[in-house]
Amino acid sequence: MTGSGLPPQDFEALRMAILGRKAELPKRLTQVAAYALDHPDEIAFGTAASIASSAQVQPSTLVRFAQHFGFDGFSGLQQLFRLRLRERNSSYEDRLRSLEEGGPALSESAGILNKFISAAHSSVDSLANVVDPENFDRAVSILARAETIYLIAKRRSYPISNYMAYAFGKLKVRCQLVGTAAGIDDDLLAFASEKDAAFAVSFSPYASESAAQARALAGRNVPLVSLTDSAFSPLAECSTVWFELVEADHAGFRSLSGSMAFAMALTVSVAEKRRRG
Amino acid sequence: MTGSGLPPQDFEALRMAILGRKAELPKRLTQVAAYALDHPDEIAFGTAASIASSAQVQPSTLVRFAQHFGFDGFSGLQQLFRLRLRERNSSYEDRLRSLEEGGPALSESAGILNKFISAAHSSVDSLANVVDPENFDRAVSILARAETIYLIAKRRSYPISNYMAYAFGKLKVRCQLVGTAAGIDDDLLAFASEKDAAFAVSFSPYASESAAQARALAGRNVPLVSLTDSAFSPLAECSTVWFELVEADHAGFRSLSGSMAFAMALTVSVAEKRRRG
DNA sequence: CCACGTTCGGAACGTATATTCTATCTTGAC
DNA sequence: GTCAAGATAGAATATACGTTCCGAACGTGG
Repeated sequence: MTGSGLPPQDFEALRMAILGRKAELPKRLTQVAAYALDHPDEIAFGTAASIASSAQVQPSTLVRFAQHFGFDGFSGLQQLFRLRLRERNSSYEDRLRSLEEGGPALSESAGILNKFISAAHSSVDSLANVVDPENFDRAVSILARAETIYLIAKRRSYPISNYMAYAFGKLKVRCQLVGTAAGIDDDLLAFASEKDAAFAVSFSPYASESAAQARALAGRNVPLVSLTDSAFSPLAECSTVWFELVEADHAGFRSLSGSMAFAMALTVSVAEKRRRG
Repeated sequence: MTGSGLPPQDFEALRMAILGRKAELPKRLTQVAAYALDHPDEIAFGTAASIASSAQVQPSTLVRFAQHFGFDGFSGLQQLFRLRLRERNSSYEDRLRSLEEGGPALSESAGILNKFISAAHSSVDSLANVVDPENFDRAVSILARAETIYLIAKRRSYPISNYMAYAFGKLKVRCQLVGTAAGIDDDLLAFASEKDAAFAVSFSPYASESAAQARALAGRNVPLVSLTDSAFSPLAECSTVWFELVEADHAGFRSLSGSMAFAMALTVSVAEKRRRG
């Protein structure tokens, strides 16, 4: 007997069953389990063949997976995913409505979460409007040409340059994160030459250190790309190319959602351009 | 010519087309039109045969109906109904499509930027759908109660905890960033007790160090809140409260936009709860 | 009442699908 | 190392599906 008695009757039961038995499943079935829970929509709409190739298994594996949980075949399991989408849909609409209309019924924490979600939304939206494709292209060219890319950011902006450094590392692009330990930053930057380039991020209130470092680099003809939140930023003056991005905030705290998307786009674009020569 | 030029590109356009031409349609096609608008879910999930018998027409009539609106066959029309269901929960695929279609003239870099923008959008969207307010509330309570909040994150996730540490500092909430320098992490975590709490972030592929540290803390009854991208994450097992957030990505690189919004909402909520007692 | 174009029903067709089957591979115990 | 039990990949298969086609029915204008 392959199955395990009766199949689950609704999606939640299936989810529980999968989570409960995930440890005892063989390798490929675990793979399917993870894919199923992470991409339920694909399972609901796709065909066995398309799902199988997305999850990088054979179609027959999907059938075995379904049978392990008591279904006749894959189709039976798929119906649960479809059912879920139907039910979710009807209940989702009024949930969304209650979020918008019935705000007072929510707890304070949930309210804050919603605020940050909409702030992130508008940040990302403005990103699309504000960034000029030609400028972006120029920035990419400058950084792609550089031998070493110096990443300058302090305080609030530091996570951005940190993540860029991580991604550049993965992409095998040489970069130097400035601002890690104390003191040695200026020594590091002394190595920068015209063949290199720098990317600086600074939001109001501007860290004076970042501005000073950026100016120093510019003075030595190191190409400088920067991301800031105002045309009056000290960075704007000395940059070869600069971008103005105003992060929407809630109670003075910005989520960096827009900046992060920008940073990653820049990072990947640079690597891509370099790969193509 | 049976069709009418180009088929509608989204469900709303199709709906308008049906309503507009309803009067001039033959008898059976009107029947299909009414059924389609009244039972859109059936059309999305059913087969041509099942839908036909539900609507009391022949399958061929469905094909003719679709062709009258410019589709190749019934399948093309059905896809619009399916797309509509997907957009209900994510609402980003259409934006992605419009960005992609609208921008063939764009340079490669600009294309990448657009990809990241829409990926960020979908991440933030899914945040709203995925995070359960009650769970969020519980997480906030746990962290607000803690004497010291330990922030655990490595590699890709590190910028998130880094930014939280910055914000917690500004908000005068005591926290300890784990993962800065080498070696001393475990010594730091040895101080954690039941009166403290930890927040861990880890996305696939999970840093084994983070998982080990999280497990160690959980073993010593330190409350643990975590953010991860799959129910199969090692973090999920040992967490008091955990959140599953799948960041949309472009070419394997995620922008952290959703995670950042979540992290800031959590940070500010904790501070707020603490301020009120 | 008759020709004519349109619409409809139902069978026939080719394709795509889920499933089954079997040889190969992996795993774990002895 | 050997063997047995189970899992996997990939081809084979039978089914169900969307689509097409053609004759019949219907309505319309002469």
